[in-house]
Amino acid sequence: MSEKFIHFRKFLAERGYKTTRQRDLIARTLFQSGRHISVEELYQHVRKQDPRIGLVTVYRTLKLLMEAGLVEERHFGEGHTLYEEGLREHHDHLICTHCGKIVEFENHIIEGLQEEVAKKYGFIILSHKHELYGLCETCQPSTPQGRPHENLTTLPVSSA
Amino acid sequence: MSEKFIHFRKFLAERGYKTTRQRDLIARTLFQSGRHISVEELYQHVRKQDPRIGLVTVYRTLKLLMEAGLVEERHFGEGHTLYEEGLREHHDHLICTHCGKIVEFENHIIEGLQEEVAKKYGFIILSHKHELYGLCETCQPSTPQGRPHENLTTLPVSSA
DNA sequence: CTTGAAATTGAAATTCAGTTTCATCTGAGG
DNA sequence: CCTCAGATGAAACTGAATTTCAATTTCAAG
Ligand SMILES: [Mn+2]
Ligand SMILES: [Mn+2]
Ligand SMILES: [Zn+2]
Ligand SMILES: [Zn+2]
Repeated sequence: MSEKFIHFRKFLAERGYKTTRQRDLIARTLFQSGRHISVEELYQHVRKQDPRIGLVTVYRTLKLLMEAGLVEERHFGEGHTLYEEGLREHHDHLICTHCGKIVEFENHIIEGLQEEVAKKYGFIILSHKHELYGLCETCQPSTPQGRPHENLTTLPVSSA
Repeated sequence: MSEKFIHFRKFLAERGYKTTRQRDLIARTLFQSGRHISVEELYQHVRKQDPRIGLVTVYRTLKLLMEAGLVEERHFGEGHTLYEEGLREHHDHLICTHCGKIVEFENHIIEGLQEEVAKKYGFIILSHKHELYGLCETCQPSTPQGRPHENLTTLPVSSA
């Protein structure tokens, strides 16, 4: 947790940017949060500690953290933008469309096949997005049914 | 082309909706367009034939076409919403981040492995999104360089 | 310390894609 | 033809994100 913090400060210094109370608080709060947090959630957590911080500053700080490589932005289906720690190993996601649960996975065979597909069409892959949308164990009809996630009135059902 | 048109009219009738000059034009124009068209492009094409048609009507008609299963909405990276013909075989996409070229692919081995991943975590997949972002042959550094796509100032570079 | 230029902040305004509202118009069944 | 539910389009609205700008803060130099 501290390392990332130091990394961020170093990044700011290198670019002639300043270390501020707000940036410290936002970064610290983000690093302490669990994976896959939304701007609004982060903003609320930050506000509890300092109610005068503006949402704009959260957006701006997230952008800086992304430039620093410490954070990655994910777009899980329309309008569900979440942030997670960067500098981690690559992985893709399983997303429950009912309760919002997100499970990470990585599969080297799939990654390899992707490269083959790209080669076949003469592409060089720079990044990719592989998301599996469906029902997690607790949200499947047969089982004791999980509760729908608060903020997931309309969850993505991207490609058919 | 005509079959889809008939299908749409039938769909409208079944639901007590009306066949209108606007819906006919929008549907016809869409069916004639190439794959992966944006609302704005479609709107412009439609306008050339009837300048008094509103953008709202294009949005509304696309929604109807989606309900009819004739069109699918795709979200290629933030804010790049495109529409393509529905009722086709499932496929995924390769997207050139430089010129915007889109190539479709399907790989049954990948699809199978996806299912395995889902099973491993107890998920039932309802849909998925698999997009490979990178450079197409003509946009690769070595080759005679393609021109950047007009509307692609900022193209998606989703997961790292 | 003190100072001041440059960077940062947050409120408010702005943008952008998409949706809703509503008065007016029109398709299609009788 | 009539009628009226459904459709249209202009304008207003929404929500996420960005820009603007005056006031504030950082930090390096003195
Ligand atoms: Mn993740
Ligand atoms: Mn396609
Ligand atoms: Zn679930
Ligand atoms: Zn290209």
